[in-house]
Amino acid sequence: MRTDEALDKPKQISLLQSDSSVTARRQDPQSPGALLEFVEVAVDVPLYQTFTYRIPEALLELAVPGVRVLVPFRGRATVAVVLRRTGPPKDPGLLDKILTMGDVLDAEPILDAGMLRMLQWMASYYCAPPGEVLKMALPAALRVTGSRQLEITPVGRKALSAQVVVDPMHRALLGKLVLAPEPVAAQELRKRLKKLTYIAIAQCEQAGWLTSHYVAGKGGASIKYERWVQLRRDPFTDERLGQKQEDIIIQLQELGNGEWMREADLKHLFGVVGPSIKALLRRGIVAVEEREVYRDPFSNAPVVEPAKHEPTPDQARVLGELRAKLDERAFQTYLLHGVTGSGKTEVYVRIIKEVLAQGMGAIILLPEISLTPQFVSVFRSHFGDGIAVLHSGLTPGQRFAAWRRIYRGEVRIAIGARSAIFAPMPDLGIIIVDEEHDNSFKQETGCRYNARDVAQFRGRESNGIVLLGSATPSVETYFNARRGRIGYLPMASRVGERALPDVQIIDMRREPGAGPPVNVSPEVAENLSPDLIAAVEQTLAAKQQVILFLNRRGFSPFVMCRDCGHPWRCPNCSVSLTLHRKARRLRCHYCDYSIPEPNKCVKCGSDDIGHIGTGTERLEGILQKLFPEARIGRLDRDTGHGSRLLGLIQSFRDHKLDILLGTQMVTKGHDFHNVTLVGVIMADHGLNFPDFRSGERTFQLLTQVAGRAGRGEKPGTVYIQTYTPWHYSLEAALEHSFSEFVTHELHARKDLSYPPFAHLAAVLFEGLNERSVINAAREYAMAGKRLVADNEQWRESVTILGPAQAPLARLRGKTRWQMLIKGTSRAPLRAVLGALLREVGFFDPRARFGGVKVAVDVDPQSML
DNA sequence: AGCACGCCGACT
DNA sequence: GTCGGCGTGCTC
Repeated sequence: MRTDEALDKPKQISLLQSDSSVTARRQDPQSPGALLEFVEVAVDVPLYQTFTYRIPEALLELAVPGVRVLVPFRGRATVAVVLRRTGPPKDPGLLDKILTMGDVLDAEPILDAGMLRMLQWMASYYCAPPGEVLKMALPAALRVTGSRQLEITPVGRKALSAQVVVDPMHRALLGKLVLAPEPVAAQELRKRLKKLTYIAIAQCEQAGWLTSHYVAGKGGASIKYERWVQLRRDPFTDERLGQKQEDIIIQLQELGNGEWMREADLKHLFGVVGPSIKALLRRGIVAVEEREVYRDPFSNAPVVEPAKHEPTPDQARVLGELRAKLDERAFQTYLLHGVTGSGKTEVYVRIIKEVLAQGMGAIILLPEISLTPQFVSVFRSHFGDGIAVLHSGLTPGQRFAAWRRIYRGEVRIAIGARSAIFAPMPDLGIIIVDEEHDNSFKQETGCRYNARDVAQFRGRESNGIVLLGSATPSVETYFNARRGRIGYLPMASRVGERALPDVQIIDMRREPGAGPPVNVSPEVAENLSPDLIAAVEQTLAAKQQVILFLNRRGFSPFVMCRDCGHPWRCPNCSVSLTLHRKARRLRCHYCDYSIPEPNKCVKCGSDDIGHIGTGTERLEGILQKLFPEARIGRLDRDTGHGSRLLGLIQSFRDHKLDILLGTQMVTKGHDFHNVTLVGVIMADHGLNFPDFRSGERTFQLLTQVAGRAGRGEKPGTVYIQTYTPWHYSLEAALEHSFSEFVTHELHARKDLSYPPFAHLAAVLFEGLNERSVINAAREYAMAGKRLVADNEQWRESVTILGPAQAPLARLRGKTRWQMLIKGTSRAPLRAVLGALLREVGFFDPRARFGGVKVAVDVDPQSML
């Protein structure tokens, strides 16, 4: 277990004098005896390079890989992370430029060797600046800033009064310093002396008129403590105690022997308790402890009893294999391919118990919206408070507190969305990626990493198991399993041998010659088939519950004038505006643009405005009219998140709602036992996306949502409404046949040379000026094509596609173009990408193309 | 990202 | 004549 000292707030350490209170705990693993008196560091600037500094002699033992150090950078002070120790650089020109680093901020590495290797691999693989990757992996609290403190010297004072200083800027600078009783930060002075440059400061320092030293600023988040109280002994019968002291003792006795209680909770019961507790402490009746405040948004999530049943034969077989591998302490990735309801979570729980028993830790990655309280509750029921939930709702302070608890080994389980892959867990035994196919593991800005893939690197570094779980594995992962590159652990039957739901496909195309249905309104007929309506009626009559899935929020996705055809579109993005009826506004779902709902056409003045298409808000109204008795809940981004979301889910679970309708949010992970009917309103929605993964995504979505049906005693039914009933994704979902789907999909991918038969990198161009964007895209593509054509090896293995407008050609007012690099294997693809970026000058796209942002997306998930 | 330098238009 | 706009180059 690591000590706390490394993480104490950075001390204010001068550049020249080292602080001897900091002692090295670890020898530099790279230098067994050898003198490596330089460090290579990652600086937090968007540059694709590292920097080298000389280590002052006093810090030779402390400047080890993984610690933060203060470095002078362009006349300022910056915090950097040591990547490695090196000898003097070969290039004599570089040696001249090298400066001496400042102080070491951590007594021991905050990133271990494996993490450092992983982060550097990420920087290189995803074409991201090392500093940016480092920043991503650390809590904001550790991202301290530095400042440079200036102080006038006696020589400077004399020079100033003797009129030796001629330069007016130098005079002004020294003049300010003379008046200041204490050293002044350079940045502060620059605010007061508008034209002060770092060069002028350097000149004065050179002349000996001032000295400067570098100081680390405060961390981003402070740590909060709260007092906990424990009963140490029962009071003697003759001891005189106040009423309040007695209350407290009784309360603690009731709590049980040795249990701790928060002082705040006692205060809540008895009012001001501080003085009483102090008195009790003095007499040795209670013990008091200061603990870091660690709050958890899931702490009041519903508590579930740990399941007590024996593992199913599937689970037992899988666990046997995992245990055997765990005992080997060797890296291995597995695909846990279990149908919906096969009990994957149970496998996670049991294998984690094993991991903990062996003194190791676990990281669990979940898709963003599936951080459902339910999943956390299951883990709470088994592991109590030994879990750190890394949720996006944490404040910086809470995040830091959780980080520290993991770093120090106080919690051995970390659960979170993709960024939890950076949890500083020592002795990591297993990484679980639940719903590994989910595309929220892919970061879509900055360093566009895929946490599922990064997990493999981390697993290898820690000799651990990486367990990728899914009912609908991604085509790539499944392909890897089939080729034997990763282990394959199938679980084909549901817990309790429950049947998979019966799936029916409903063809929504109107029969040729058939008129509009007579018994229902056109609005109903357009959205709900008679079969589905009947099924809902029956289910409600049987006092069972219904989930309806429609992947589109709002009232209607398209608004236009029925007289002149004018459509309302977003002025910033190339999409139409969605009507939100209750809010009485038209909204863009990509930027924040919105306008009041129009009652007249802006073009022809007609008041006949058409609302084309159906979103969840409209469907809710339709259903309410159709089933006036039913209690209906809607679950999408508009109906709230946080506690409201939890409340909605809880009401459905408690059967205070009969129908739950919503977007993707209803498809994930929930385990509702009384749901026997699932309806997919419009299965085609995702199929029309211009993306080679649209078929895969549709199959996954349908299978996941279908899996919500029949999880209890009663069997389930699924209705899928569609206009393309022949599509293989639908047919495979109908048969619950992953293999049918994947066979078809792999054939198609092979024919078109798409992953997993090829690897992709997208280069994205984005900017306000359309002309510049197109020019940049063209120049990159031309350079890329030339590079490929000129190299015999690349010619056969790499193709450059584009440039072309991105499918979302405008977004937030910016024009977007893209080009695609496709390689038969990763190595030549990366080689071409690297050569291209070097040649065209990725390192400063500003210079050439005027405000065009160039971003590289390696292994892109979405082509929008 | 910052910051500095350098080269052109509107101002005391 | 100079102030300041942003285009360009550099950071150990």
